[in-house]
Amino acid sequence: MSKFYLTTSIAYVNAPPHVGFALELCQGDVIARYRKLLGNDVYYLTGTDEHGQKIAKAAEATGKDPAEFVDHISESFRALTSALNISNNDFIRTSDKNKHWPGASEMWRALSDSGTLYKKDYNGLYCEGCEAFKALSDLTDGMCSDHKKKPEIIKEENYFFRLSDYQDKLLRLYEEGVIKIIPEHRQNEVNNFIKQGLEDVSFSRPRKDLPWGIPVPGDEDHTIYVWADALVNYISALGYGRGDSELFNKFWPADLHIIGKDILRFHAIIWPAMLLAAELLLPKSILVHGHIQSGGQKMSKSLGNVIDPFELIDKYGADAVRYFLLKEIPTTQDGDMTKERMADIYSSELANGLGNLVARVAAIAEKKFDEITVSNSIFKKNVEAIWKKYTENIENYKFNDALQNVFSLVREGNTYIDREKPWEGDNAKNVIPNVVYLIINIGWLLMKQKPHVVKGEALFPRVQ
RNA sequence: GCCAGGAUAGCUCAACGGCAGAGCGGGCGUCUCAUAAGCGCCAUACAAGGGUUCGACUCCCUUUCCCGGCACCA
Repeated sequence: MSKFYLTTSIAYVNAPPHVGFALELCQGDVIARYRKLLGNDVYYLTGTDEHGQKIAKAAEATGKDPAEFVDHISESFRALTSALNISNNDFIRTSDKNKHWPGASEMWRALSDSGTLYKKDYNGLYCEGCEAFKALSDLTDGMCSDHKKKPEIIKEENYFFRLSDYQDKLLRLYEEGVIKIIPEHRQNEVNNFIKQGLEDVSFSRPRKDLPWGIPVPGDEDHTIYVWADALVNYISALGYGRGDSELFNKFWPADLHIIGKDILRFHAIIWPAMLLAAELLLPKSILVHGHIQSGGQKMSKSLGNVIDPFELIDKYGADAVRYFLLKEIPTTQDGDMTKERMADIYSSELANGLGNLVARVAAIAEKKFDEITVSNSIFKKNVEAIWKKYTENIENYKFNDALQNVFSLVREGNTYIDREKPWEGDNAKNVIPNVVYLIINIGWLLMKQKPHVVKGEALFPRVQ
């Protein structure tokens, strides 16, 4: 049995879950369930990224200490995975000293042993107003754009990673297709970025500036910066650095990392370079999704267009929310989600379409049958054709098209019933088993492990 | 500015060098098993200009507009 290891990115816990992360979880879940259907031994990982100055500050703002703060928020992400019925095997937290820290430390040692880390003075532009270092690109006319002040130059000692050494290796690796980036235009972005030349990146921060993080092994005045911390979750979760290599040996390398477009570079450049340096195997592919907007605009509190995934799940149920995200947001493009659109899709496609189909069939079946045997069906050929298209679409990560395939069967079922009028005479005898066959297949296509309808409970009841 | 992608029906998206498709929404009609659901029919679209071609929405050029990338914010 072949294995399949897939991961989402780990969510940064400076704020409660966003629908964007719900999207990523759902995309991963489709792939995980599909792979299981194929008989693969699947391991699906998600989790939370919990270190960094931003979180330390966010914690301070709420008067909590960082550990307490991240526990709270991380829990809401874990709750989201349950609420959405995500089939993840594990949930890794970077603040987990037992599970994650040994892996990050081990990675650091491996990098250090390979000679790819070195200490260097770093001249940072520090804005007192922001209490943070600024990149040149953050400045307007040499001033901090938020505080209209000139940042001061602060010299600090950092460890640097020799990313520049990996420029040619990475380029070759992508040319040879060792790691595949989906969609293709993201691959082009990465290639172009590498061709522009890679500079070494800073891999640590002084402990005094960043106490909320993992200490550099053997040099406790420094904290491991995000790269060698967060990215390592993909292997620390499997036991890397913990002396427990069973999962790691079995599942690494990752078959698929699912990420948002905002963190592509880290996954396509820094992470593979780290793995090369540490002499570990490289992930096989990276699927890059877009961002969800609401009403054509970025979601923001001030616009009042923020969508809370929990609110939608409460109202419509996990299946409906999953359906929306996968069907309405093209997998690798930006999408749009509004509460109105959610309501429309729910009522027209799920309640009126599938829910009602099941209800009308169940009502007739109950009246006219003691039991139903489904052997052959006039829908067999159609269903097989749909399975074929659907499989192709899932393999190509076109979840929206795959769902469209499934719903063409719903329409077909409804049309057939109208034509055959199973409520008249004894037409039901042949008609109902045919439609039941259809519905069973729709259930499988929607990857419901146990498709069933509970008597007296409507599937996708109408929601006001 | 540089690099890349896009502009197709009210909305979200397809397709194709030779009569432009789907879903949702809208209009009209209709069945009554069903969740005031279903089914049928209809309407509306190739950003603008030029070129290549027997023929272009599809290929090329120009213009306009939109979006993404151009490193330490995760």
